[in-house]
Amino acid sequence: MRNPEVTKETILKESAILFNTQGYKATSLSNITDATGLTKGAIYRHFTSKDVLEIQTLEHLSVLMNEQLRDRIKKQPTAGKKLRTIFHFFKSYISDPPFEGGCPLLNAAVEADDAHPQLRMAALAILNGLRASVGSIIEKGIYYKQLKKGIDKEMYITLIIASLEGAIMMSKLQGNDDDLKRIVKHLEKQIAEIEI
Amino acid sequence: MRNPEVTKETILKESAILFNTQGYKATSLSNITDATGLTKGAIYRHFTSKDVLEIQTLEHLSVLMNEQLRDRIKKQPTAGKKLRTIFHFFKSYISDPPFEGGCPLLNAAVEADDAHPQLRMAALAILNGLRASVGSIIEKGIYYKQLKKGIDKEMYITLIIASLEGAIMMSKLQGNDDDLKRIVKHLEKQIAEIEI
DNA sequence: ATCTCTAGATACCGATTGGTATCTTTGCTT
DNA sequence: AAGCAAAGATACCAATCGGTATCTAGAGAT
Repeated sequence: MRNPEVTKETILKESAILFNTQGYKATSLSNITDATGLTKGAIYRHFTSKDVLEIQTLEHLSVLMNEQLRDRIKKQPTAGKKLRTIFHFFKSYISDPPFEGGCPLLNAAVEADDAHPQLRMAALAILNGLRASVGSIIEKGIYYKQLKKGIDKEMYITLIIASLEGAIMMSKLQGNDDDLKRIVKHLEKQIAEIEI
Repeated sequence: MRNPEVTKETILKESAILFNTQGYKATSLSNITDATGLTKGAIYRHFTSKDVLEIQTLEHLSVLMNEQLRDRIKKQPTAGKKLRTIFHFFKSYISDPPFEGGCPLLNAAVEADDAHPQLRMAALAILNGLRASVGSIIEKGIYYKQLKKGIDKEMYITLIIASLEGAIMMSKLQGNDDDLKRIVKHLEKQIAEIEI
């Protein structure tokens, strides 16, 4: 019954749900003890402070996000299809959420200001990872002559991430995925224009 | 010296800064008493609860945002220029912030989930107001033959708001306005394509 | 000048916060 | 089967939370 690895995983999993839905600072340790059925003593054995738990939870969410995204992208043969897969992954945040509370990057980025520099750094790492993923797809797409060369790579990276994240915010607020659908449509049109 | 209206305005002004930078739930009443130099008794004379203060502060931010945006838009003669003014207003959130803490809509929308329904409704009202402003500019642009007719109005509304809000998130996290500049460039290109 | 009303200060409340010291129990090793 | 190290529970801590009852002082009306 007693398995420290399983316990730690349970804490991370439940904390991820709570932090991502309620916010990091707004979630108390008693929220986490309630959700896990554990006591504070158990949590503080695995994490030295709540701040550390917050950061490690965000990193845990980051790993999950990257795994899911990578798995789906790998299956697609061309740059265009890989990018479209990313669009629909973000659309699923509303229609069929991969984890509760919406996009961990957006949530952490907005909450983590200068007062929480470590959380902010963890969020920045997610953004840079996502940036690298999209950038790599575009580069390879150009190399394999699936995308036109000479395009503004950085611009497409920014456009894709910004519009999808913004649309998640709007769609969550509205309670439907109309805005996300429109953004995906626009992005697909943009990709179609640079596909060979 | 004693002026209840000025006091209330002071509370709203300081709360706006704190809520918009630190977050609503993460800001305590003692943060507000420290910032205003007032006591809790004074605050509770003007606002019945912290929740009410949060909502009224967001509405206060909404009014400020709308005023500033409206003033700038009014000065512009054509739909295209009005839209470009909106783009640069959002860009100023990073380069020359109209108020501390970034976009109140983005901040409130991300923090306000189902646990804070009233704050969420206030955020939704801001989004709908912004939507209406952009929509109105596009409609009038079509009417006065500054924009092509038959364009997908809702799509442009969504694209403009989503990509700007997403870019604010990215730029704040990165600590520069590179992403915002790219988005503004993309949006200006999109507008140029539908201008007559 | 004085009275009155209310803005705002003071002092308190119970509940909850993150955190820790200590104790008990469990699983592993031999 | 016994012993041990570590996992997790229990019980506590001071500080702070949102909120309130009461008191004081200042501004406007007469």
